[in-house]
Amino acid sequence: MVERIVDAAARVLEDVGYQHASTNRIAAAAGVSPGSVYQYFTGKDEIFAVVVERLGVRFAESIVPVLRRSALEDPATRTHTVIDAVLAALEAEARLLRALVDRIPTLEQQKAATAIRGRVGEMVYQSLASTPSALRHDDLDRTTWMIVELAQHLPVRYVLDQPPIAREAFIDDLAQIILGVAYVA
Amino acid sequence: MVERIVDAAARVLEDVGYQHASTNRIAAAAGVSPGSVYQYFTGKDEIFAVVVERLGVRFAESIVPVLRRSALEDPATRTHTVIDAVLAALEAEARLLRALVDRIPTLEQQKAATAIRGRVGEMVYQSLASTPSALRHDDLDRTTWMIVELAQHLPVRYVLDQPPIAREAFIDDLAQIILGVAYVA
Amino acid sequence: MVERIVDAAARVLEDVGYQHASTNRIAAAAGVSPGSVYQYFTGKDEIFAVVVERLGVRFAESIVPVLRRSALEDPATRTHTVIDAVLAALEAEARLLRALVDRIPTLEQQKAATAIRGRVGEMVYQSLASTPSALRHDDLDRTTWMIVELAQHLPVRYVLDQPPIAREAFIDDLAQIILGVAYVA
Amino acid sequence: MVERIVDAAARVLEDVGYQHASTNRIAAAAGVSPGSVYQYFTGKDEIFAVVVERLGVRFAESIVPVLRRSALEDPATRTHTVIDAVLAALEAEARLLRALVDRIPTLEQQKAATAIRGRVGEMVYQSLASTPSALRHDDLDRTTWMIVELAQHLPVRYVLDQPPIAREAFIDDLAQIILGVAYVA
DNA sequence: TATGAATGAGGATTCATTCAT
DNA sequence: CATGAATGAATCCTCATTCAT
Repeated sequence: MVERIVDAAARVLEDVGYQHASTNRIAAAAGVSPGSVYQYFTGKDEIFAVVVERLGVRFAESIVPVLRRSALEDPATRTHTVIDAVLAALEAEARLLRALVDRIPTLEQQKAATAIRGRVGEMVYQSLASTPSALRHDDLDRTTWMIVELAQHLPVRYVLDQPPIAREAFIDDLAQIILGVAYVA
Repeated sequence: MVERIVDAAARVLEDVGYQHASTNRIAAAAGVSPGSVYQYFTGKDEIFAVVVERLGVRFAESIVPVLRRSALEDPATRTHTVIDAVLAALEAEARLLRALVDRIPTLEQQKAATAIRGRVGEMVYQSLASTPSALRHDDLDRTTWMIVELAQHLPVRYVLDQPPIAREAFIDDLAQIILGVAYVA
Repeated sequence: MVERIVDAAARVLEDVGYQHASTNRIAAAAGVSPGSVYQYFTGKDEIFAVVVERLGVRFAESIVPVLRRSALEDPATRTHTVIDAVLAALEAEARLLRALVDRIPTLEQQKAATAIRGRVGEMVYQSLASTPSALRHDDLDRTTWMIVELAQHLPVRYVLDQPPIAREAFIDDLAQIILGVAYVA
Repeated sequence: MVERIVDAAARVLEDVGYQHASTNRIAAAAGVSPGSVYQYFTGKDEIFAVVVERLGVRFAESIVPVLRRSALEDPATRTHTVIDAVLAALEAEARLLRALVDRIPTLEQQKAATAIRGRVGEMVYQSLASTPSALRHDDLDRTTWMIVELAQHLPVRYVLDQPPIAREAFIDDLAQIILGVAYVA
């Protein structure tokens, strides 16, 4: 049931945007009565918080295996691989992503978004810490922040704005940037 | 009059966020009757579109002179200078920026945002085209897009998230990235 | 407009009772849009508070002149006269009274009711204090409280319950009670 | 089971008032499922009708023995005794009484309240009929009605409003009134 | 019989918008 | 032009009641 409501909420969000995603509309889309929604959620915003959370989980479930599988590759190859996976994961959710990124609503959900960033950040941090030899400088937090922002925002904008740039070219550029941030030439 | 309303809208937006920025509240804040708002704007969204547009104009008015003044500096210095100016311009509007970026509402305003990006993009394009010698590759559109995204998103996030990174360190990193994207080492 | 809404509220209250007197129904009965109600009242309860208040005012406007006019009559005659007026005033508002007394809603309105009692109480107190000679005892507050309760509750119940007692007989009995409470035989 | 529900309803009524005493809340307070409530009651109002009825029964169970025990006392003593008992019975239920009297809801329950009055009325009637010698007048129904209203309303208001009148003084006054109504001096 | 998830009509309230003055 | 009272559709949410298990 929670499932049904969250799915419906995501669908409605994609279709009409946050402003017009009323609880009644969501309930209708879920084939559920408005009252039922409140048996599982304290209110409208909690629904969307869960929508965002699930998106984060799906995203992580796409990326983490790739990170694991590519653990032994050299940094350059690995960065390519990971960016490709990130891009693919985002492309798979382009519509929802658009509704969420372009029309983010309340602070609560911002926190959720931040939480995702945090999780990715940790992975990046671990990864960097594990091969410290050639790091460009020793301020790991700083490097991590830059990489997370780069590896998150640029792919998102690439997927949402669909600039006239070839996918491979974009990945190349971004990989080079990230490698440049992390490691000495 | 348009002035008064737009200013009031920006103020209300900063104070209560998009969700609670009702037309009536804006009219009250502007010391104007609700009816009058509709003499100058077709509706609520148009007001905010103008708010965003003005923000873009102010931003451009801050940056363009710097771009002009620094036209003869070498790329490295110039990039530093410009990033510093961008950061300063964003910091000056942090509150409004937060209200806008964190709670963006409708597609219309997205277009406005995109318009800003477009303007900055043109400037970057010009700038790159004027010193073609050492460009890393000849796909100017692609390079421009990357730089605009980098030069816009990272400073915005830096201002809004206030990560524990020194201002100078951040500028250094971003400048290096952008230079790396644009020019061969 | 306030007039229209309050009148409609009283009418609706009489017809369907507090439980079913919704703001929308009141607005409809007033020939007014639901939104307009909130331009003049902060919410549902405030409307009913005003309904009660007006009832109190009308009641006072009926009784006070009688009290004044009968100031020089002897206590027995005067008591008769006043009870008769009270009864008449209550009879004129029997329907609203029934809706209000039988279905009193929130504490706020209780306060309003108490306020009325207070006003009547003062008048009784003054009246008693002006002819102290034959008072049964000197605890004026106590006597006042008893009389107010007697002079208010019994007529209200008489009007609402319509017991098989002749009007004159009831007035006689109540007058005798009140006189007995106030004065020595 | 009926027991459990009615008790819970009374408790909830005391705690949150009629407006917020929802069936679900009552069911929860009774440790019973909402559905079960409808196996024993036709609906919400019936629950409260029974609550009121039980209150009436408890009240009668307090008063009747006193009436019986005092049957041979002289009228003056007896009236004192009974009023004292009435007051005590009301004081024991002050919280529920307040919830009920101050926020009486539907006509159905009014009838229940009236039923209590009726029962007390009969007892008064019997009592008066048994000592007809000195009755003030021979309209027993009329006398009964007056006494019941006096003996019920004034103690209720005394308990709920807690006026600054000593308990003994109040009993004295009320006894004198009632005796005056019933018997010739 | 007991359950409790599901219901859905209805409630109070908001607010973008209009229009007579 | 400016006003601001009036609008009414739409919103979020509640809760008495039902019914499949």
